[in-house]
Amino acid sequence: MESTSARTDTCASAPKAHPRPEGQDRYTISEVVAFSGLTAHTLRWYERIGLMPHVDRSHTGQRRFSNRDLDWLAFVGKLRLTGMPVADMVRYAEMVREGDHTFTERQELLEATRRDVQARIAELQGTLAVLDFKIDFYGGARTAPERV
Amino acid sequence: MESTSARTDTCASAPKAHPRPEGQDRYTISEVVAFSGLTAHTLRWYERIGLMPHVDRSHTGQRRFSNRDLDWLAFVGKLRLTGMPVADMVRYAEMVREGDHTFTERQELLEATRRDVQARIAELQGTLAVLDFKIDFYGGARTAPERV
DNA sequence: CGCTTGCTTGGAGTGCACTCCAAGGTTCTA
DNA sequence: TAGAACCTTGGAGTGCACTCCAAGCAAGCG
Repeated sequence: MESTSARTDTCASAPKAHPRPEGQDRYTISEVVAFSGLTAHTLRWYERIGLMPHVDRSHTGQRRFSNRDLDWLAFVGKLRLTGMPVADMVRYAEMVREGDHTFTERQELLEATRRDVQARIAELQGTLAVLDFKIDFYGGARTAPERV
Repeated sequence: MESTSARTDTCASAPKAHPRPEGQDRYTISEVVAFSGLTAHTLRWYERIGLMPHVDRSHTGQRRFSNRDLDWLAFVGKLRLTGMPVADMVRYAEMVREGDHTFTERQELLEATRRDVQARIAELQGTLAVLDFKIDFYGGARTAPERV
């Protein structure tokens, strides 16, 4: 994975629900599809654009994903949920590959993402207020004018 | 506008910050651009796809938006923030045009949207936990392995 | 061995939500 | 009344994040 040391399933992500396909460290793409919920297309595409570390291959060239890859994918899934653009995730992946001297920059990227997420939550909570107002209107009076 | 009776600026939306361009009920498209933050392209597109009521025109065919239109636009903006697809917003607009017999269906659409928003908020809060974990990692130890 | 199912690739296609364009008419200010 | 700034249209183009395709190897089973 990434930050989470050698031990795999950290609190960090760990959907746990989908138990990792048993066996150790040599998953086929279809096993990863089952585990991650992504399509094989998307997994190959992630690799093409540099969002995945170079995935190991069998002697005939088929992908064999490791537990590390699965951890990374779980983290990427979380980043995706934040709404971070794929280009930024690729940038993050590049920084990880570049090594420790990008620590600060990575931290800043995650902090900016954190701020974006909190702003988005606030925005959504604002919409909840409007939705509740409208829903009450429909549930209650049903007399105020409406038009479009 | 819509649910909010004849009086315009309800608690429902009212960005209030952007004071409505003074003058009453005959705004040009550029005034609406300034007020709504949408582009003129988008306003015309909204009309084309049926997301706007038929906007009034000057004797030469130029659009003249009313306060009602501005209210509707503010509400549509909130729906957009929820992440509701444009197609669903169009459906909602159609139902409003169809009249009171769509009250229940409209209410259901808004309730479903509300549930989606709450699920999305929960999802985002889940990502915050991961982000905090990572940010702490970068801020603190700086010793755990990281790779991609 | 033959068969089915799975995996490979580059490149093209999809759906969404805009976003822009060209060519021309309108409105405003001096 | 001239010129700048604004408005109109249908249709084409953009950017994002996938999504799919065809043609051809690879893997596993009886």
